[in-house]
Amino acid sequence: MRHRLKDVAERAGVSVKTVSNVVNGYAHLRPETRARVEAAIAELNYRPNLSARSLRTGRTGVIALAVPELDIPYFAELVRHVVDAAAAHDWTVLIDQTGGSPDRERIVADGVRDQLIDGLIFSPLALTGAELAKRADTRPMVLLGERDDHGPADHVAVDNVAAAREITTHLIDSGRRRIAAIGAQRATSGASARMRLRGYRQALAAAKIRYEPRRVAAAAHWHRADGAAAMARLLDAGARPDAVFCFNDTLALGAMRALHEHGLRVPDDVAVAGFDDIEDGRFSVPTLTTVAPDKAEIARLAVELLAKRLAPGSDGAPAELTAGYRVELRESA
Amino acid sequence: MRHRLKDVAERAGVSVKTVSNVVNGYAHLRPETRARVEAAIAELNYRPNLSARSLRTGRTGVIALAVPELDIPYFAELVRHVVDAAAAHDWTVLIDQTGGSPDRERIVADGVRDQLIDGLIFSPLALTGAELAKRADTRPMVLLGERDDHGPADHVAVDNVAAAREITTHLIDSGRRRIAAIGAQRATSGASARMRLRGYRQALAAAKIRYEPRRVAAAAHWHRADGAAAMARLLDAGARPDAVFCFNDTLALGAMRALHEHGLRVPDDVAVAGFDDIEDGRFSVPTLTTVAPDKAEIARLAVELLAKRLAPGSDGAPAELTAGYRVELRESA
DNA sequence: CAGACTTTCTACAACGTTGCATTCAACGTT
DNA sequence: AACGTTGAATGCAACGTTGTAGAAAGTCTG
Repeated sequence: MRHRLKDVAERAGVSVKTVSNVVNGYAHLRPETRARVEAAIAELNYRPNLSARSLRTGRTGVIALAVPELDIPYFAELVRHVVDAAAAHDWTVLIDQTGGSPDRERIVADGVRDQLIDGLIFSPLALTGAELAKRADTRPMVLLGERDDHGPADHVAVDNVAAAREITTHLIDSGRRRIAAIGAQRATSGASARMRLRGYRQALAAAKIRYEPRRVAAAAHWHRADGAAAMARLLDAGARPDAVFCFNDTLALGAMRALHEHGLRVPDDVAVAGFDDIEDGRFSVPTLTTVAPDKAEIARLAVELLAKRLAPGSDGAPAELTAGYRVELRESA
Repeated sequence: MRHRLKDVAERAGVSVKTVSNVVNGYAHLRPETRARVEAAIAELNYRPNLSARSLRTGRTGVIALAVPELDIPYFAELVRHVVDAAAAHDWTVLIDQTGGSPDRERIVADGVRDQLIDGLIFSPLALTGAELAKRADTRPMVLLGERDDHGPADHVAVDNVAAAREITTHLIDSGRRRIAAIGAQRATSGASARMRLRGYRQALAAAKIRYEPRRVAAAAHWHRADGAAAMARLLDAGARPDAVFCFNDTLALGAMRALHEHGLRVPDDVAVAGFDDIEDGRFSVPTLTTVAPDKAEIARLAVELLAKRLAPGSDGAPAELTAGYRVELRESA
């Protein structure tokens, strides 16, 4: 049995509006009235009808988070942090998976659920800034992840070039010279790949090591299987690397698997470094040296940007915020 | 600029209700009227206000899925399948993380969001059937995962006892005799742990191998770290196992890590088997032998049960459905 | 050709909530 | 004593949708 404001009002002997005021924490209420209403609410186990409230206020209390895939550990971990950060604003998070497909991403940006959500946190893979700019939805959007174009919306990222440079430099400092890279992408959409590749090249250049394109392997997706396949290709092509920087951790785990199958030891024969600091890398054999983006900070910043846009009288240019990272040295490099 | 039925109606020169009828696919409409309305809808890019619709109909088109943790790969993969299965019913999925804590689980069962969702798919860790029975929410609920009590709600699970027995038997058949188990739980809530332990003991009994409690290690949580710690305890206590059945894959990955640190080879010195068939296990070194529950089937059955409950005139006793599984033999055992 | 039925469309009320305007009483100021 | 201010509570309308009832026009039945 579901109760309404009216039922509570009758039980407490006050008007409907007074109950509403109690529920919403209105200031000017006699303590005694408030107590009586609260008692009635408790007795009836009253809970506001969120549909009616949204209809009236235009707010739903729900934000959407759209990521490529939930079973990519990095995104699963990110989701967790966003849910936690949103809870601080009393928001519920609705999760969308785009699979990284342009069609699904366009649908998300155009707001399939624009009537259901107050705002969107979006980690696009395929869509470019230009496409995102002409989206039909009017709700605020915060973008996550690397973009080389300064987009039309608020944006949170880590400094990928610096992070990639730093971890590649670590490989160089530990004596490696034939350093491969796995995860390059040609698509216009592969901003993360481009920035991490740039950092890798900067590190090589700084150490006066010649950049060799044949040591760079592409990976259309960044799953374990792609990492394993790319590593196998590098080895079979005779690239003979003594280290490999993988553009994310799942690629790195796949690469380590392929190295193992080729009878090579990590890190003795080939050092391996990743990016993302997913949980798996802390327990793999060997444990994985990686860049650890501050996922909690990314989530917090994104949610706060959204809150700012939703606050009355918000406007101004899109914000570009940078979250921190650490290089985690473990066994693999 | 957001448009309403009224705007479309004015543009098409019909009543508001006629537009509503077009949107909802009402049968008795002149094709020409329908076309005119559809044109107006397209021109204005009209989209129904879901809050108003829910207020009117009592349905939101959103179902909730509550799992312990998203960054446990098994649940991340399950979420993906549930989202896919729900899409077939035009449902949006809202995801809740309980962390396995009784308080959070009670809140979920009692329906924090009961006004926002049509139904709930719930994978509880802590709550017992009795507690779930007296929940305050009135929306239909489908339970996932193992329970030894036949609960108060529809329920989907795989036959854990049989699966555990089968994979343990595989360890025995490959010549192992000192078979340890990792993941036991004393809490009344640990139904999965109890059923997997039962299957393990049945397999030992069938092979006339004595059950040795000192070869069974508890794990409060089923993370990699717990698996590593439990394995280390077994080894340090001199249990000298030649195989270990871990009650899930993350425990197994942690256990393999600990074996590695103790200088033991998998599977040569110790065979390792897991449960869940998470992606990581297909690329670990060595790859992980495991029980692969049919996650897609679990998700599909759960969503269909919910659909059945939401259909008009549904009633009857809770359903108990069983999803299939396979034993995946890989390198670790 | 009267009556019943069907097709197509419409008017109205309601779903439960909150913003706004208002009332009434108590209090403080001149 | 008259006036303005503040506190506490209320009444009404509106948010955008759909179910119900029904009107108007056309079609079928005997």
